[in-house]
Amino acid sequence: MTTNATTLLTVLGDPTRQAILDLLLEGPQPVGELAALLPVSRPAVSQHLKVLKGAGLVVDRQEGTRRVYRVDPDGLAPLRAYLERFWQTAMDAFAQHAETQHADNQADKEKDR
Amino acid sequence: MTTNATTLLTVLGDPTRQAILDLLLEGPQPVGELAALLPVSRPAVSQHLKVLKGAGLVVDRQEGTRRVYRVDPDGLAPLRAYLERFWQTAMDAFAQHAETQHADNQADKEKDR
DNA sequence: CCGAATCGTTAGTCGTAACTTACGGTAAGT
DNA sequence: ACTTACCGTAAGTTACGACTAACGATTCGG
Repeated sequence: MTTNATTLLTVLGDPTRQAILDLLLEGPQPVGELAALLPVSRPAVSQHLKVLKGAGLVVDRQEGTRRVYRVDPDGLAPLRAYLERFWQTAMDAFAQHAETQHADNQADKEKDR
Repeated sequence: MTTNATTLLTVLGDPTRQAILDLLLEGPQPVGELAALLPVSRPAVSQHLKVLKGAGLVVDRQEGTRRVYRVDPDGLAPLRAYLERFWQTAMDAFAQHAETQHADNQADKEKDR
């Protein structure tokens, strides 16, 4: 599922989910392994993984009796695009502001004569 | 103040703060103006602006009796860097995984003979 | 100097979601 | 078939933060 940047940010807002993603960054891992490395119970990890999966940030594959999760790099694409666009327009606004400031200073200098 | 990506994500996790940033993207605005465009009260906006300011995402300047806020583009730098690095390592892991899969398939083919 | 306008802060309420416990379900081993 | 291992889900509790209301501070204008 492809998700927009707003919901992606809300999903990534939780520290536990951030920790889960950071752990999965070092390689695919089953649920129990993740829970053992985290200060929360295993069902909690399952619920977080469900949210992450719903946001398209992770994918899972059945492996015997275990469920192995891994990060989906493409899931971050909308957020990256949003941040780039945001940063771009913010920079433009700042440049325009600096220009206006500069023009004002010029005007002040003119007035000082 | 320069903030790490983790706290930046937690700060950006709130929808109201996202809306505030989106409004500030169209130009610097005072608190009252923002509150008028949002479905929350003015103090709520003030508190969110305090958080955003603490994270280095916005800066404010006193203008008479009003306080004008604007986005600080550099505040997003740590998050952008984090996402790039995250995406990079996730891609590498995926590539390595695909390679291993390929090797396994090769091995299977060898075994089939 | 007094009133109006704008804002930050505090105290307190309330809703939400993160968490735990308990349960059921599936797959593999003996 | 029984047991063990691993996991998802449902129900219930709790903690946290987002919000409002009330107050105090600051600045400008008349």
